[in-house]
Amino acid sequence: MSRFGEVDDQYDPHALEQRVFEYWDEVDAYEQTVEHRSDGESFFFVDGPPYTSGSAHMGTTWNKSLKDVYIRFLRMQGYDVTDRPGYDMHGLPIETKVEERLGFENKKDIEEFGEENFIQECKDYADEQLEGLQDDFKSFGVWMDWDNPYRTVSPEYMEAAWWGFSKAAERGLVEKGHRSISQCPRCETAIANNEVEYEDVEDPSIYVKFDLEEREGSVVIWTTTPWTIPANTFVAVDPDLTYQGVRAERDGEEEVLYVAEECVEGVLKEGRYDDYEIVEELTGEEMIGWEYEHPLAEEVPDHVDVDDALQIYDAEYVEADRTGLVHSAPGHGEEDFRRGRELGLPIFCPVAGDGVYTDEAGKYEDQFVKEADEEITADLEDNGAMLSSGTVHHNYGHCWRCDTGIIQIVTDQWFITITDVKEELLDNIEDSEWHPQWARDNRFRDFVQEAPDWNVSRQRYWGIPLPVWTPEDRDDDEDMIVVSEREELAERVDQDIDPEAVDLHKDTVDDLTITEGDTTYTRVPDVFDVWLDSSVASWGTLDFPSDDSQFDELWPADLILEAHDQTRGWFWSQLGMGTAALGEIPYEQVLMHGHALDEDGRKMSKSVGNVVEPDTAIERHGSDAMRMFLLSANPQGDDMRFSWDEMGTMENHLRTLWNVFRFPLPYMRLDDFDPQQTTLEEVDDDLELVDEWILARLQSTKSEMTEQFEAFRQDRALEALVDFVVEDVSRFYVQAVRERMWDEEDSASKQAAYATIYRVLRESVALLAPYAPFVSEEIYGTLTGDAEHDTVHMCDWPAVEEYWVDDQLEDDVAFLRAIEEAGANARQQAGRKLRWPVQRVVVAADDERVVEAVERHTDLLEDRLNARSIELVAPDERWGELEYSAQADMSELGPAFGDRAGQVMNALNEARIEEPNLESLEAAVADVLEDDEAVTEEMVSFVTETPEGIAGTAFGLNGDDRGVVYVDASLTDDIESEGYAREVIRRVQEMRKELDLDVEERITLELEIADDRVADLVEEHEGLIREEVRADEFRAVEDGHRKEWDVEDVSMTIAIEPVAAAEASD
RNA sequence: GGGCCAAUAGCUCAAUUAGGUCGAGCGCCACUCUGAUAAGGUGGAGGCUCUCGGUUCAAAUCCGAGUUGGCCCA
Repeated sequence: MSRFGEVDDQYDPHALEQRVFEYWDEVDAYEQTVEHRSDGESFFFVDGPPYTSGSAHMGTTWNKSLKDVYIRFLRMQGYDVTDRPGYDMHGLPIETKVEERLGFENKKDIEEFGEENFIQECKDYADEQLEGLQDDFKSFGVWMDWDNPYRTVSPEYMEAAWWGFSKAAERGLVEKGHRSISQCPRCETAIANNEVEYEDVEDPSIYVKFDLEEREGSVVIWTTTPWTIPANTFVAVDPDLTYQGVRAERDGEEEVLYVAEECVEGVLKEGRYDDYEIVEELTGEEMIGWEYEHPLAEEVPDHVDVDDALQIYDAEYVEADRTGLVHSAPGHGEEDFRRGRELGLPIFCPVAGDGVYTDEAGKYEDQFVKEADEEITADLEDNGAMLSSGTVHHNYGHCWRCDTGIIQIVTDQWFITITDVKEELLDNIEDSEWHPQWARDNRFRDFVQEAPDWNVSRQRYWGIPLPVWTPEDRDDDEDMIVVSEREELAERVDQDIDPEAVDLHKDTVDDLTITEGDTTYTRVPDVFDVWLDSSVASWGTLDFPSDDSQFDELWPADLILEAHDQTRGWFWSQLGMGTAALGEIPYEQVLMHGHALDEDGRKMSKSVGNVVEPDTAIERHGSDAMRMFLLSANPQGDDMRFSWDEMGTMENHLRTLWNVFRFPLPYMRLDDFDPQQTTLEEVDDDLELVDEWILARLQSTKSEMTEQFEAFRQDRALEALVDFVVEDVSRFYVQAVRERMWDEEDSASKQAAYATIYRVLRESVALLAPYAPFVSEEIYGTLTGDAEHDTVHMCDWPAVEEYWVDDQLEDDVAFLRAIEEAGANARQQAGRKLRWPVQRVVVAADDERVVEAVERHTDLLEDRLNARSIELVAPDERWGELEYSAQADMSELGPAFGDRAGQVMNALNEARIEEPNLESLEAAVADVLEDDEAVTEEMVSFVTETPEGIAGTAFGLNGDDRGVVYVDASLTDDIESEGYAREVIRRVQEMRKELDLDVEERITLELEIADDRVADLVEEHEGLIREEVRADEFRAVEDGHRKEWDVEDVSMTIAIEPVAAAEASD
């Protein structure tokens, strides 16, 4: 980019982004930037790997934008930042997608297709998705190491998981055991609790009577899963609850039923009993040990029938709901399982992994459990055990991927027993700093406290194989071998394999055996839960252990940054794995952001159709504007509501920046301005106040931004920058500096303005670069040419320069701007446009600061307010034409007047007095004061009130009133003369614009004013008009551009003709 | 059903981090200005601060209960 070269008239984000992409390519901008910081202090950022199914949505886009902004910021601060992106590529979601693609129904289809082929398909699918995601992320300018992402399917990464798991095993934290787990019967695998999605479904609702032994009657239980009745082992009660035995009558027959006292009415109504009487009342405690008959004893001959089974026990999970007694099957439910094991009861589960009854289920063998519900219900009916049967709507868990209803069964699974190191986990949390902090101390801590052992095994194909070998004749954890690295694998297995070449997926390791002594070990066929994959990312990112060159220096991560759903996901899995394997938390800082919601605050979801694709946003407003919008949201915990409006506003701000940047270029070019020669330091003596002011504002902006960035509030930093660019640079500085730049003569003042705006723009784009990398790049390139780095992203983060800091000046100008604003307001109240001069403007100052500011800038104020004179009323003086009122201070009134404070406040605010003193005021509010009460100085501040005929507006700073501006808008001939002349000028200018005339183009002007008085007044300013509109002469124009105007009810005819055109036609 | 978070103008958010008259940007409407501007300026409308209780002279703010939304768990 050539320095101060021509740039687009309009900010066109798409063309600009395209140019910048090409430019980055051309100069290897990313590679240079990384290289530039290679000697800097290391900063280890770890990317939470997105899952490779589907494309990037607004949430992922937000997440990556945040990562990008912080990485860029850290780089600018000098850090050598690790920026390796990652992808989570294993797991059931991909398997099910591939199954869908191939039209598979179940595992049998996969086995027939061949494991090896299926794994290849999964790999292809994941690779394909990865490419799509990479393209998405690149498209909005995220700079990470795209050529070298970590992929959880690579042998190096899988080895990292093996290593971590083996470390946990060394610490004795790996265990194989019976557990009740959620099983997807279609996928035929255990799934994690957080992979269970709850949906409202209709299920059976049955009340079953279990006949008591050695006692008349039965206990009643309720369940929605008739298929678990065959595995019933005990019934649970709450020992402290009151139960009743009732003799109930239906159709002339009587029976005794036991249920909780609170449930009696409900149960009898369910069973349509005609009448009942209470025959016994007792606590749950007293019922413990009662024995009952299994209601399907004949149908399921293998049912649990040991001595201690089929009895009533106490359990914590009982509530006085439905019947107050709970059917318990330790072979199914998680709580039942735990209690059953405590009680030493057998764990009976007659259901296989595919949800089909085994031969242990007797009559129901080979039936799918959900389909057996009907037959079981009928059998219970026939056995006289059914009290009532119906259906119920409730939430029931489904497989997150294939939507099949899950079942609870007990199977053999491999666990990392993190409950054994619970204290260590809780301690390790303390070693991490979270933003926001409550996320750690509330949510995360609670979750960790209650986390159960981690079931890491899945009976699937597309995952990291468990590196566990067990003796051929047994498959428990007693004599297991856990392999940790590929080298070790190659050394120990009986087969000949190349550790460099082994892929490590299931098909490549399933057949490997290990022989030690007389024992041959075979591999456990399971693969890891996919959450284990990403849990090792902190060392997987470094390719550790196969590459140990960086681990010692970098680990643990300095920062991770993800959405709040990862509290239960990656934040947790990393803590668990880090602690189990290394005894440490693998990250030091966490920035936890929220989710991207739609414009109504609802979750974006495909089914609702409220999803906004990042592509669409980029198309509408450009990547920079989209990023700025996303980055303007609070990144700490709160969800973000998407807003097209806000994004459009960001584009407008960028347009403003573009215009500010574009404005000085032609002049700088013309004057051969060289920022390397004409530095700020060089022109220091020629700087005007407004230059010093904008430089001072720049310093406070930098200071504020740095502070906010370091506190992980990039949104507030951006707000400060936008405010600076839009309010201070564009709306004030550029306005003030325009005439200096128009000056055709070279002047010290002009050079000073160049140097100032150059510095301001140069630093502003550096500050903007992390947010809007494209537009910043183009502006930077145009400003600096070959004089600096090839890319703005190599710049250092702009530091505050003490020399230019000037808080006092910032305050002064703030006053002036407040006065100007108030003056404009007063003008409008007086009905006098800015085009018409006013006789005088009176500034009544409340303090010396205001006086100083006005005295130093009287000319500026006169000019901005188009006033013939500025009068200043000092703080200790009063302007005779004023009245006063009082403004009450509630913090003083409250304690003094108690509940009457509000009333007193109103009276004070409404009072109008001529002298601003307490006596007058007390007299005015005497009505509401009681005898012994007085108004003190602390309670009120006096406020000036506008007199008739003159418009006044208060001005202030940060909500505090600091004075009043009065505009005297009375007319004189002199003012009218100038006013009308300016009206004419304005209209001629508009007509020039309509003809598209060049600024320098000379014209001939014809002017006809209907009103003689006005015509005379205008004539007085003919010279002014001539000069302003570049008119060579006043005379009749024949072919010119002619228009009728109505000016303040006076009609005028104006015609103009370019002189050149007139000459040509002559 | 439980935990955590949020709720302030049509929208996005502030309100000086242990109460003291609730403000800004965007959008909208009107007026205005225009020789950098798809700009700028001024004004206006728009608020039972989600609801109900409590503490206090005084609550957006503190406490309790609920409602709605989000996340997580069951």
